[in-house]
Amino acid sequence: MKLDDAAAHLEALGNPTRLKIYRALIRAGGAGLAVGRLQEKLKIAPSTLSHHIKALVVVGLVTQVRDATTLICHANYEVMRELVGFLVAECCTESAETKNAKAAA
Amino acid sequence: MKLDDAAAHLEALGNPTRLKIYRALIRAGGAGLAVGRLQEKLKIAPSTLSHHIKALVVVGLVTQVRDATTLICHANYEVMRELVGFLVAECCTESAETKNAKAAA
DNA sequence: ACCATATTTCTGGAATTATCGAAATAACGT
DNA sequence: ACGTTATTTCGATAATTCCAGAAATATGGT
Repeated sequence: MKLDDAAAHLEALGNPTRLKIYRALIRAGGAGLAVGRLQEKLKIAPSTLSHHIKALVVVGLVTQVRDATTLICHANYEVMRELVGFLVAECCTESAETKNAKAAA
Repeated sequence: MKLDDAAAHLEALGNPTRLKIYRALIRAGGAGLAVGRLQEKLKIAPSTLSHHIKALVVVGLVTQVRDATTLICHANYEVMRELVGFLVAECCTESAETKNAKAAA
């Protein structure tokens, strides 16, 4: 994953409302959760919710499948795993530091 | 880590410039990197850089230590580890899903 | 075709963020 | 105290984000 993509994903998750949406979808598991269920659960205006969901869909963290009149949202585990992978590899553990120190030595 | 804190951390990292700053500090390792070195490396106006660094410091992702006239910035590994821990536990692996399913059963 | 439900798009305003140059501050050496 | 280097704060502007009400669209049932 490239840095700019990682930043886009982090920005999408970097809003309490969107992070709650995403967490709710994770907790919903494979069955996903309809937009309407999310709306009941999180108590935010439908238009606002729609915008936030869209922001998550655009970066690929969430996917949607239509079931008749309702849209089921699913968390995309793979994208999140890639993001965490980026953070761990480039921005988290001291392995980056160690590697750098070794390269300098 | 609470959700709002996690969101604040994610937002801080969710900007390409700030993510580059943070990554540079990780790569610098334990020695850290002076603000001036970051400025040379990233080629952004000192005032802009100062603002971005401050955003990272406020959420605890970066710490600063003064060395005479220069300020050395350090990445705070522990905070990043907490953030990744939150993501993995609550927002990443399907363990959250499984746990939820078990609780519901 | 019409109605009902679910969701999105449009619109607009308030608040926040990004950016930079210029001036101010901090800390040191002399 | 003065000058130098390093960094931040101030001030201003452009761009973006957040929020929600109203209208529009999508889908299915009758």
